[in-house]
Amino acid sequence: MEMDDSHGTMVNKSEENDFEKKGTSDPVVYQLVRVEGDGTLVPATEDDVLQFEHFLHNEKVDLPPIEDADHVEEFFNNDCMLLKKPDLEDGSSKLETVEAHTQKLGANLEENILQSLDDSLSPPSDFRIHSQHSDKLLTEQGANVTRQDNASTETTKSTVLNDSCCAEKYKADACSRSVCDTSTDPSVSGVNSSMPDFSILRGEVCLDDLTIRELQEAFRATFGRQTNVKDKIWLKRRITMGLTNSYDVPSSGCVVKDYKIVGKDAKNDMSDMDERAKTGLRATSVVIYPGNEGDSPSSSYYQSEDQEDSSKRVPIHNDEPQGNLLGEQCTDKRTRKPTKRYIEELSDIETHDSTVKNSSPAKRPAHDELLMNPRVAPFNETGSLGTIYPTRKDTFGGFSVHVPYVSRMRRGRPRKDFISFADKGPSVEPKGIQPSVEMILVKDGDKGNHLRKVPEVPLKVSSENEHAEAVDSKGVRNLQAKVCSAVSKPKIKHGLTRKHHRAWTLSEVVKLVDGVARYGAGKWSEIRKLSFASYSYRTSVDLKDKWRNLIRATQTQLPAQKDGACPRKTNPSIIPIPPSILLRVKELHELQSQGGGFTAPVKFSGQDGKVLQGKGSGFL
DNA sequence: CTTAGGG
DNA sequence: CCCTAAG
Repeated sequence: MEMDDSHGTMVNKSEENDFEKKGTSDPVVYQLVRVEGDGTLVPATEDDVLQFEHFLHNEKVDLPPIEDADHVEEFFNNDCMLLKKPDLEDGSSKLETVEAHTQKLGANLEENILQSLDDSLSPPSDFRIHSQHSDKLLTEQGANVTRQDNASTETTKSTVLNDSCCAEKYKADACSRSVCDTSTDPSVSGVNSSMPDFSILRGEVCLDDLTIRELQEAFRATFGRQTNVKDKIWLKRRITMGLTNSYDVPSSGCVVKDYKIVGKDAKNDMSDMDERAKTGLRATSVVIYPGNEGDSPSSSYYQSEDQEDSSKRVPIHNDEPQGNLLGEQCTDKRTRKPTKRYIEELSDIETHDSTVKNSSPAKRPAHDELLMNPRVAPFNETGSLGTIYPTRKDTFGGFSVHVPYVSRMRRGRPRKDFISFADKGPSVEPKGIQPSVEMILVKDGDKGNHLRKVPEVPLKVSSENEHAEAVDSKGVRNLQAKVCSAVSKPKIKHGLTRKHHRAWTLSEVVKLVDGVARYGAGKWSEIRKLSFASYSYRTSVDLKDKWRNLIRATQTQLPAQKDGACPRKTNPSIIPIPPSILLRVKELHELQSQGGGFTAPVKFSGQDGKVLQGKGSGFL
């Protein structure tokens, strides 16, 4: 049962998203990703892989001690989440995703994959990672711990939504456990009455004053079923939750306060809730649209939750602040659905996205699919760690819920991104949703994908909002360009962040030169497609720029070297471009420029051969 | 979208 | 690298 229960599909590989199918065995697929400072997840690029590889190979990887999932998360959030793996041949290969089945708690990370992390993770972590296909070696694996909630780990699959609410449970459980080892009790699972009776709670009863018995009563009243739990705190929380979630929260006075009392954790939760409330983003995963008080929906909801609770009750030790992430989610449970506005905007974004995507069908396979659709409610969890949780609305047992949304891929070039809407305009967005929309796109290997997110983009929606879209077709690119590496604060910078700088490697330069030799300078897109297939992050513009730089280098560096001793101390860190290459660049340049822009593909594109046919050969 | 160029 | 203007 545990086993069955524990799956959470995090990231899916090539196939259709498993999310849709709640198969009992949805594998969790992890992928190598990079976590930007703002929590954005960016699929690792070949470079990342390489980098990391080096990192691992060359140095001692100072992995912070990781004691539990939370820590893992923390750790991962700090940087790239790359898992070491034995041999990387060439960074060019696709990042393989790792399928991870979350198993019972306590399961250790398996395979050598997480070797490096292993030591620290072993105990409590509940990850289990398997290479997606056993035959598929663990070449480059990464775990995209997109946030393996304890929740999802622990619970799971069955009801992704439950997870969120479970967070609460965890805490509660933890509490109860610590307080009085009373188990929440299996008997609770029984689905009894469907009509909770709130009468008891109607009054201004303060949970604090109630005895356990009374609390149990209240619980029963709230959830319509009995409980044997004797943990007061747990009960209170439960009840509070129930009340809070019951549509009439506001009127039930005792709840909130009591809730807070639970601990500062709770407080944090609350504040977080507030935050979210402000932004309009809901961390909640369960959204119930109440009809009547004590509606069956809600009751059933709780039931299921509890069932899980009782049946599962996995030992999760996290009373730490981090645990709050989870807790928060559940705390916030009954959130109101996104505002219309929000939805609209989302769809807008989506529209853009699709638009963009469609424009370049040939380029990428067709994985793209919908990344975002109105139903996808980016759920921004910017906890201390800045983790982000995308969620997607789904229907579960009749009501809509938000489940962690995990990707559907998108094209490789980061370019297309969306954004949030920010405050630029005078009144564009009510409260300026700061880092509002976030997306997490994780893609499968293929050509490393890059996704980026733009924290906020100032849509210049001065007056013609309507045209915004049109404008965007153009603007999108620019906006995207402002991608953020987020290493810095996704602050006020209008989401203007630079693309992660990637130093050109010698091999890249060689390829570039070669490409130019072959296709001619100016055929950047060609070169990119043919010679840089494996370097997805180099755009034609990049190539062009690089070439330009090479030319410059040619004109300065080269002569300098010849003429005299190197004027400057050659900075060892800066890979000097071998004169030979420079020379070649120069020749090509001269040749092509003189040749009057003729771009005769060179027949002999000898690797090293200086394919020089007389200058200006050709016309004229 | 692709190029060229300026920044 | 980014941004824009042009095809």
